[in-house]
Amino acid sequence: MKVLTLNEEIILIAVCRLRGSAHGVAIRDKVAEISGKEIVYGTLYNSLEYLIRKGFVRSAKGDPTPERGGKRKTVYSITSDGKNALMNTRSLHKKLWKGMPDLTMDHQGKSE
Amino acid sequence: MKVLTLNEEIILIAVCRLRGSAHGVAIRDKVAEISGKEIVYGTLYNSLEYLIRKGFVRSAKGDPTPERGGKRKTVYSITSDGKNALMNTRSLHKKLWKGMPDLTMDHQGKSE
DNA sequence: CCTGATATTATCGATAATGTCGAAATTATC
DNA sequence: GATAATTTCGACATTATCGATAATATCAGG
Repeated sequence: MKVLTLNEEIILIAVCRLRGSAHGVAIRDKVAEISGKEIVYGTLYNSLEYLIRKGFVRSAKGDPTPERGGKRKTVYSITSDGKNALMNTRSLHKKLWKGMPDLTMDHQGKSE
Repeated sequence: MKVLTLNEEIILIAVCRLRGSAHGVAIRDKVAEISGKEIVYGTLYNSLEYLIRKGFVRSAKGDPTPERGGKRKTVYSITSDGKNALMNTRSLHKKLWKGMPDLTMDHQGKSE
């Protein structure tokens, strides 16, 4: 049962939320919005490549847009395997934290 | 604000839950219990090494135990930085999934 | 009590996979 | 041709994974 690394998860969620308009720039912005992480494009496209290789994401070429430098975009979308991996990851996470105490005011152990 | 990869998170939670008795074997078993992942020792000790290098975990040598082959164990414990990273990771995860639809019965998009 | 057999725990070294960056290439409009 | 938006490339760092080996303890037979 395949689960995702945190970064894969973030990117996949971003793609998922963008529905039909998930191209590089939009994904980068969405990632920043939902996670606070500012990633550079080299990183993003590499990660997308890994996700495609594993069958969690699909890509398709769009049409040029009528703006300055509006070259055709590559649009990414999540596959059903991707959705499954996302669900697996979420439930693993829930399981991990189930019954964990609040770590905030935990000053009895000699943890520094 | 530092967050953890999924594997770091799993191991750190295992260490955390084991309190004072987190040595290699116990951690390995706890990881299997809470995540279903069976990791080999090489993997585990390497990961612990990364966590130590980043200051999220501390190690200390224990005493030999009176059993066959009971050599002295290395006991690991989480630091306060580790706890913070764990909390950051948890809240990032919550934020990521906030408002996400249920992916289970999502068959309208042409996602394979 | 020695000494080799065996059990438990930890480490090493190699390699694969993932993450990261900055520069450069591509392709569109102005 | 200049410029803007988007994507790709190549190098390298970090993390993940495995299998074999080392280290250190007890046990059992002589």
